[in-house]
Amino acid sequence: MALNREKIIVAAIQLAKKDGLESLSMRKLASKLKIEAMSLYYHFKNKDQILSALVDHAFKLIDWKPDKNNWKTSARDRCVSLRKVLNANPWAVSLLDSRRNPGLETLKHHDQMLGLFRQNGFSLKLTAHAYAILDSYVFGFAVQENSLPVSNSDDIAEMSESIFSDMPPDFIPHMMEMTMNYYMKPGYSFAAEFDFGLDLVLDGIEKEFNEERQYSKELI
Amino acid sequence: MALNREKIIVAAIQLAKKDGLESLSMRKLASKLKIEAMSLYYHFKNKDQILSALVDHAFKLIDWKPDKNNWKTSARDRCVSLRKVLNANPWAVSLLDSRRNPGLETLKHHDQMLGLFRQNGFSLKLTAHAYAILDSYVFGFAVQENSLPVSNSDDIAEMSESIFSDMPPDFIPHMMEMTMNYYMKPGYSFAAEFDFGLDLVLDGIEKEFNEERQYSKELI
DNA sequence: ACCTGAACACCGTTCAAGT
DNA sequence: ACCTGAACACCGTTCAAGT
Repeated sequence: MALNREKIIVAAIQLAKKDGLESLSMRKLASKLKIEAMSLYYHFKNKDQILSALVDHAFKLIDWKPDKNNWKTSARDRCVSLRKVLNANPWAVSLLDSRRNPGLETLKHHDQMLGLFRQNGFSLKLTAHAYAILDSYVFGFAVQENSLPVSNSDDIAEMSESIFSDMPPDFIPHMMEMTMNYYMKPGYSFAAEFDFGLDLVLDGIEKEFNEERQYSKELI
Repeated sequence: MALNREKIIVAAIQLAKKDGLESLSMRKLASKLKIEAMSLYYHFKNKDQILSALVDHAFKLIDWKPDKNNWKTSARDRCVSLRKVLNANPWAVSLLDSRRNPGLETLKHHDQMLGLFRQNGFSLKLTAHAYAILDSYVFGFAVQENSLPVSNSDDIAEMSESIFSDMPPDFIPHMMEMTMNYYMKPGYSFAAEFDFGLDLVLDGIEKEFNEERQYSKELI
């Protein structure tokens, strides 16, 4: 029954999920926990520490264990899982670019990802490359998915109507073409773009990896 | 001398650059402009509209004109330029995932990017793919670069010291290895990772493009 | 050890009022 | 048309005080 850090974090996530991160205040959080706002300061130094704990908690939500036997499949699974978490918890995306001190879960997660590459024979250099590009892609995709006003083709029709209506004709011809003849076609979903890009990136990394191995064999 | 939207935006950007987006308030912005906060509401409906205008202004900062004759070089230039802007204006990164209604500059920019691919013979489908993956990569990279506590190898040494010190030994072996033997080596900079990933993505897109062309030739 | 009341210095925003 | 004073409902945070 007693208040503790875990309970505070869980309540904070619920609030962030329901009303968005920007409406998460110490007072509202306290009220949800049926305590006074000042009590939170006994458990956390300040709001920023709560937000950092939230980010670290988000990493716990990633359903993934590295599989040493196939770096490509395993890295792929991890990216799919990460995106799923970022998509279900948009607040995490907004928080990620403001956190400075990674928590234990965050560090552990990154370590496992690095380990996956290293244990499969990636050089330090290529590990850094692979790591940076994969995370850039996944985070960036999540940012874009987040900022999309809408998701299905019906919604796109509705919102493009509102954009195009007060626009000089031919101001954005290619956007109009794409919208009319592609995005608005039934069945289109931006989410599906994710796999295409992910595989493209993974194939690129694999190619680099093979070249690296080839090169080291030639040295023998 | 009179106040107008342009002057407000310029002042807001200066403040955001100096003290960060989170400390940009209507009152501080007004004070910088030597007016009262309430005057801002004559020119903008609310703070959110100012933030949206800021994002649109950021797109104006991108130094790029599409070059129809070489989509790959031109797309590359645009991504480099975009990253440069996002790097010099971290506030823009944080804003991007919260804006719903793109402004005219934003739309124009995206239109030019789409046009670049279309005019070089990309299908609608591949244009959508290329567009999504490139922007995901660039934005994601910017997010990561933003959240990096530090940039050069000296700073990394200092801050990894503080992380590793209160950590169970061997909790993050691969991070330690990467940090000691790679990130901390003199001359390392995360920024340099950008080019590697960008070229990997562009090469992947080129490969898809060539396959698409090959396929359409076979149909003849 | 854990919680709170009162208080401070901030916010964004409305609205009626000034020129 | 353009700006503002006063006011409202919010913030995060401190600190001394309660149990």
